[in-house]
Amino acid sequence: MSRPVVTRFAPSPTGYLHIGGGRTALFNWLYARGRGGKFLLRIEDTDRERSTPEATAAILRGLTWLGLDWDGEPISQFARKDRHAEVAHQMLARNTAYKCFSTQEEIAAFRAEAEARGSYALFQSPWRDADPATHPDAPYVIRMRAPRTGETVIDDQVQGRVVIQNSSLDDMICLRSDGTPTYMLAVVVDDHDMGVTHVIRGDDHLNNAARQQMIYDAMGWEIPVWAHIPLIHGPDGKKLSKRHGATGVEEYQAMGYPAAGMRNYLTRLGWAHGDAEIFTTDEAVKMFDLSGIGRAPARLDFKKLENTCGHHISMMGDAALLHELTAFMAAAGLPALTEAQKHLLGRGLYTVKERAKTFHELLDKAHFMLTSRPIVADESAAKSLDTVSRGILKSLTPRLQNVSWTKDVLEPILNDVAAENGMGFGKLAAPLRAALAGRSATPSVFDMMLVIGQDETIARLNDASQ
RNA sequence: GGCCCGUUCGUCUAUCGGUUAGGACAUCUGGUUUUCAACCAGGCAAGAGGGGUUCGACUCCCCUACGGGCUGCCA
Repeated sequence: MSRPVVTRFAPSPTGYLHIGGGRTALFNWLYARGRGGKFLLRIEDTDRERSTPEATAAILRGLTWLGLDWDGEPISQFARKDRHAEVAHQMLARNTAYKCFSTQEEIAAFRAEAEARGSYALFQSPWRDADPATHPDAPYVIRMRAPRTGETVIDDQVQGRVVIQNSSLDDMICLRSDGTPTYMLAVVVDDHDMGVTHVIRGDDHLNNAARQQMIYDAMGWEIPVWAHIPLIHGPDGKKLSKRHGATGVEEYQAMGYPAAGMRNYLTRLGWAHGDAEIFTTDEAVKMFDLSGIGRAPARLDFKKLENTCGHHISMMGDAALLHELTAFMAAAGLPALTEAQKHLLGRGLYTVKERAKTFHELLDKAHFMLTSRPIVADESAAKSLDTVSRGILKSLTPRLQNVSWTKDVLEPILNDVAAENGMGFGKLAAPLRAALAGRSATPSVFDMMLVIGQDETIARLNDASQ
């Protein structure tokens, strides 16, 4: 293998980027990046009815969010239709393809008849060996002159050696009667012209590979390395569909999963490298290989996704975390953070990032930094603000005046107050949480006090003790 | 219908003829704790079924079952 590695992702722009497509793209990206190769993008927009520019934009957004950068400009398959037709005619000239004048009606009738007999037969064009002199002046398609005997062997890096009997394959149409290429022809021509060395795609294309390989052979082109990966299934083991909930990559962004965690999870879904579970993208790029890909479809497991994302959120640097959090809020349609909120978050992220699995959770746990006075205690927190505890808070505030605002100083003060009131620190912490955050579950009370500062702490305690 | 692919704990997986079948998530128990999360210790839990091959099969072969894919002038 002396050729530099070139992989590609070739989505149809008929909707958003599917989570399964995102993983396919990720595998291609990892493989190329790990080998100093190129990762190309091709938009398969030859179906003019269903392709839209909005879908293309959505797919690009999804890839960008996942952090999968591609080399060069995305290629439009539709724009290359003349080249596809050219190749079809070259096949004609090489006699590896022929003109077929059978109409769609004739073919449909043939199939209907076979079905009526309860059998199934491949359509065999009567024009395969017809004398050109007998060709009518009518529309025709260009069909591949496929071998009818022997076998085609797909040497697949994931599926192994797959043998397809040529007798089970018909003479596929390469160029339609309107002169446009079929998918089968277009992929091969594009992959060849783009210099694609490794085709890593869903195993729904495994059978297609045999047909495509015939085209490579017909043109005398070098066959790429095949790697057909299993599709992702829903938690119930069925093919992933809308009823499973989120299927679009962008939905995952809106659900608050960090891209790095998403990459990690998706990489591990159907691929393994020993016991490696939590790893950075750089590590994934170094470890990733085709031999680690499993052959069975993997199910999406949101619990594990969350766990993985939790690790990544706590691993992230504050600046990167704040940056991605901001992008997430915009994507999720949440109001943007004010400068003051950003400032406070920047100081206090350390108090929440180890306890959040998603950005939604992070925001929720960061409530004490994002809210402002007067703090409204929720139902659970309000219970700990009875008359007794209010009195204690009231007695506490003067002792917080004129002291150094460090944990070393604050800790003995709070411990003293707890002891003076004959309670453990835990008992005192409850009303403090209620006063400082309005919640009963919060980060450490010391951390909260340090993050919001002396004045704000005293103000909140005063508010609560009223 | 035909052809192709797949099947290890609930889930993701390791194992590439010889292991007490390992790890992670989830779950359960105990510990720690300033609530939550985290963390620590421990537990439960797997080779779809049936035939072969072999001294020995999760691993190789065949059959069955189940799941998936392809079988378009869709991609």
